[in-house]
Amino acid sequence: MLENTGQGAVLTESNRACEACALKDLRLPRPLSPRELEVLEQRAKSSAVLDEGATLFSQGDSVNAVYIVRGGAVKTFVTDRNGKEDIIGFFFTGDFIALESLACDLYPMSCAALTKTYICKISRADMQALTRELPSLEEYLFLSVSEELLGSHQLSQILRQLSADERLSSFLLFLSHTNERHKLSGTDLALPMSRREIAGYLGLAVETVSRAFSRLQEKQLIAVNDRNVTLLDIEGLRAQSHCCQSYRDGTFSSEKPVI
Amino acid sequence: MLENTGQGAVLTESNRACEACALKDLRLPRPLSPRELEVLEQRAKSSAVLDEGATLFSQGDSVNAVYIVRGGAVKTFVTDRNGKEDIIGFFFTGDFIALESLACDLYPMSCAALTKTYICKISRADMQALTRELPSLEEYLFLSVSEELLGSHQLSQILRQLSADERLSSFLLFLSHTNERHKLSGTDLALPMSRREIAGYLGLAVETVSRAFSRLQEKQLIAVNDRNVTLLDIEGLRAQSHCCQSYRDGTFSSEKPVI
DNA sequence: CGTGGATTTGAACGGCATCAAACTAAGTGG
DNA sequence: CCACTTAGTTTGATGCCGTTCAAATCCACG
Repeated sequence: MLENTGQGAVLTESNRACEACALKDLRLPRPLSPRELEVLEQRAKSSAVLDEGATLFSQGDSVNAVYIVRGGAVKTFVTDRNGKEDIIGFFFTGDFIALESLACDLYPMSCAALTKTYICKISRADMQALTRELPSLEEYLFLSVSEELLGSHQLSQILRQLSADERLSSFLLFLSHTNERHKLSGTDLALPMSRREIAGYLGLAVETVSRAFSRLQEKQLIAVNDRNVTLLDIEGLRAQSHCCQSYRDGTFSSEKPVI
Repeated sequence: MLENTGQGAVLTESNRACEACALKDLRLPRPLSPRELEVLEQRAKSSAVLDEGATLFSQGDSVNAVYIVRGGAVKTFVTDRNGKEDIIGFFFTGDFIALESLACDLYPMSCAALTKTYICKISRADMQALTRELPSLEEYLFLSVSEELLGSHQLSQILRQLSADERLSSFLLFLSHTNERHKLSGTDLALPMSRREIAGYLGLAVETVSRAFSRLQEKQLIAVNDRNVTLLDIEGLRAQSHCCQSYRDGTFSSEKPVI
């Protein structure tokens, strides 16, 4: 089922762990109904463990499954001609990984684990069967991808308009928000990704990211200790970021203005 | 039905024009089946004409319909604190406009016509009824938004990595491809958008866009005459762009590598 | 013919990339 | 336990590209 994709990846089949997983913390455009959850669980029989750095799929692989992060974190990326990784997105517990790839025959990107990561797999065939017996799931998928697209627009805005410090501020606020979604501290962050990966995501050089960390620390906005970052002044960071703090949480409507 | 949104917009109800429209040139993740087309046409009773510059909807308006471009071109955008427009996307004949907004209660962006534009409107309620009686349409919507998201990833890549000249080259190749989709010349482009709007899309200053035009012309890659641009050396432009020429045509699979 | 917006061109400044090197931390093997 | 290696991170110096400010030109339109 799950292929070993090299790079020291050890993918183990573990249905038992999967049965224990209620898929309850799927990131939600809306909550899944009990019926949806039941059907989804029934299909999500296959699970895997990815060691840090292990590849889940590579650009050019055929898309014959959908993956969900059950625990840990992954990145999706493409590698440019200089060998530099262009990071497309980070995915955390409860996220569908690159759901939009279902529109392709072959993956237009690669995916690798940032830390030890637990993955849930649903085959493409199962997914099709699922949506047939449970039409509302298709709507769920539409909403999921729509929210990803809205988040991508915000990222584009960040890439177009913001300075290095502002980009990093936005990114830290995004991670803070993600942490809170997972019932973790919104101020004490343990970054699962390297400076290089942050740079690849924010469109900056590694050195610039490092300097931005230093400047935010000088300004007393954060305290940096390797990959452990404490947000000391969230409002200050927000002022820095010049942008909605959460550009991927689907709350673009009503309460919070995008700008 | 269609509200007059000011800015000299003249929105006229014109069911006759709508009946004549077969919706056949909807941009397609896959072709619509005759059945789908029939049902869709039945609902798309309402049409409108937007003068150049007219607003279709504004950020904060409630999302109670979906719009399709029947002829012409529109932009979606947000306005930043300096009053500068950040262009999110351009939409042409056959495109759903900002379909992902259906995931919101209120529009997170505005939409305005670049030229005189003909619009087809389907109310949110009709859309829901449609997907109930035609489940495959929901899949169509999912695929549409997925392709938009894949395109948005490519745009992010452009914003992260490419120089001004490279960005403009990519943009011109994108327009060329769009033109070809509409059975127009792939080399003689009549840009519907201003330099300022191109700048807002590519994350550059107007002056930089203008200079990029000049440089590409000096290099004999294009011939510029106001908003009429002739692509003289497509391969040269492609080499310049360092990127897949078509970042929004859904051909990320099989044949064409993304990089 | 005059006005205002769009576009182009010029000049100077500044932020980020690049190159280079020091420093840290973790892992390896002697 | 320590020398050694390696990758990640930080800091410094320099140069370039794009922004900003300024002004000229062009064009549509009243």
